Amino acid sequence: MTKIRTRIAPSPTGDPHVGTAYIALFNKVFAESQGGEFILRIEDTDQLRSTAESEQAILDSLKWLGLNWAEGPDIGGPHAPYRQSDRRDIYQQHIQQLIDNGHAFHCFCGAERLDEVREKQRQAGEDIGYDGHCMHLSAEEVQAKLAAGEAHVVRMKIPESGTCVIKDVLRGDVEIEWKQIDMQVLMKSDGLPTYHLASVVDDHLMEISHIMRGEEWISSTPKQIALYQYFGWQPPIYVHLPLLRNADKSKLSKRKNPTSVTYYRELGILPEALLNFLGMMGWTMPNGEEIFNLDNMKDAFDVSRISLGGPVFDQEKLSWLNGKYLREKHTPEQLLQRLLEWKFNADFATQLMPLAQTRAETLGDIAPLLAFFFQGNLNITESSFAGLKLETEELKRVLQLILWKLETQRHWEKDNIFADVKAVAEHSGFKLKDVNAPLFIAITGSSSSVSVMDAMAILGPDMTRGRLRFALDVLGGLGKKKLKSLEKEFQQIAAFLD
RNA sequence: GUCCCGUUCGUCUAGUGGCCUAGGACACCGCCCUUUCACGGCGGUAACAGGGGUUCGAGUCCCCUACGGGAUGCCA
Repeated sequence: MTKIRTRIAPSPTGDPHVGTAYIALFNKVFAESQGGEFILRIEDTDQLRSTAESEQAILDSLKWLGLNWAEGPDIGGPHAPYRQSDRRDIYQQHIQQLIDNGHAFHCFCGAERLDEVREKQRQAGEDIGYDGHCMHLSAEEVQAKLAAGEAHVVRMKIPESGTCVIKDVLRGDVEIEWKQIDMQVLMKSDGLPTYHLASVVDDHLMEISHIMRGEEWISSTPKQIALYQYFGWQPPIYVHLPLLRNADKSKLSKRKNPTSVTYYRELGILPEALLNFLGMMGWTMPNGEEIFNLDNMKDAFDVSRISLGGPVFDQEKLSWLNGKYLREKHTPEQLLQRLLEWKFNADFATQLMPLAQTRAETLGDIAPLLAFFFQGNLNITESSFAGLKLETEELKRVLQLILWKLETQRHWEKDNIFADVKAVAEHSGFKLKDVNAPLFIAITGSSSSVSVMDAMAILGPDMTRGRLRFALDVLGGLGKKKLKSLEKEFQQIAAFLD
């Protein structure tokens, strides 16, 4: 039985990332086309990145796309089980086993010493990694330090010579010399396992046979292979997929592209179109058909048809594809149904009524006033921002700072959004009023509209950020250099903005 | 810096040594349809990163170079 499992790395703000959906799609299709199961786990041993809500948002977005998963056999679903105390014991036991067998060791080195070592290695042009300092401590020394309660981690040992061969289904044998591999920390000083240890243990217990993940993992695969060897377990078969890219070919990032599945939903992209589009990234149907669904893909799936060049996520083609679904896969009645399910419903409109009520003289005024809630990208140009108090450069600066600030906002409520905007205005030395004006245009498309704070709260984080990003683009964007210096500034003032 | 992965139209890709004068799709341009705009139909511009091999024959196999990406954490 083929059991394929995908691992999801939640982003700090909990965005359900399209890259995650992409990997999940291929895992599901690959596994189920062979009669196996697609198992989903969120690995977040760091515990800082995700919250229960952000994990749920990821699961919801995958469900929305129709990427349902099978429940894991004995580990209890996709939610990070390392938070359960009984799971922690399992990792502890495995770590202890490695220590007893001489495959891992206690390390008492502090951050300062490690930084120093790395800096020296960098300057000498050597391979960068842990120098094995604590590996040579005697058993007595280790016991003494442990008894004294010294802070410590557990690191894995790495073979001293030779080559690790990763058998990748798509790339053949990838050879990496062991001396390139660092002595990975397996247990942090807080007693929690790191991803590498936790995932290997979990995968083994869940009888995972294949791991299909992004190619950014290739270079750390030897660590995992070594762990499988140390435990005497059969390593899984690896499939490393290409990474989705921005237009400039860098790894798809929200700084350069809307990356959240939720954003595309808000935009009015149909789940089946988004799924179809993701399926076109690095893969084609053998008959060349571009319109296909999950079942078509499963029936025709052949893993070797995956192409390795990192595909650029092209929103234009996604829009075209979505239009094709709208036109060709729906009767007018069905289209109406989709619209009703999307935003043309009382639930959504109820939130809008208080905003429009004071500003409308006829019922006919209301729809135009609220149209921007239903729009994707606004019809704005650089001239839309003309006549404001702030000059273009200041405008861009302020909008960018607001965008960054809002990217860190985890509790998307009107009051918090207002506080963020106000904080940025104060630290930029502008009046709130002058900052508000361009915000109006960026979010609502007009200089006179309903309350922009309410609008942002209702539009939600993804659409709000998307519009701010779009406004920045419209204004010509910030240059690379300016962006960098502004980012520095943002980091410096970030603490004061709270 | 070091290691790893990759490279066919601007973008997504077909191509697994002869069927390639390199095919399709998006975008773009033109024409047709049409009271407008779209949709649709027809057509057009546009690519094998460069250099060496191997072979009767290379987009396809090998090597080098270039470029792009990724990794180099007590993140995942």
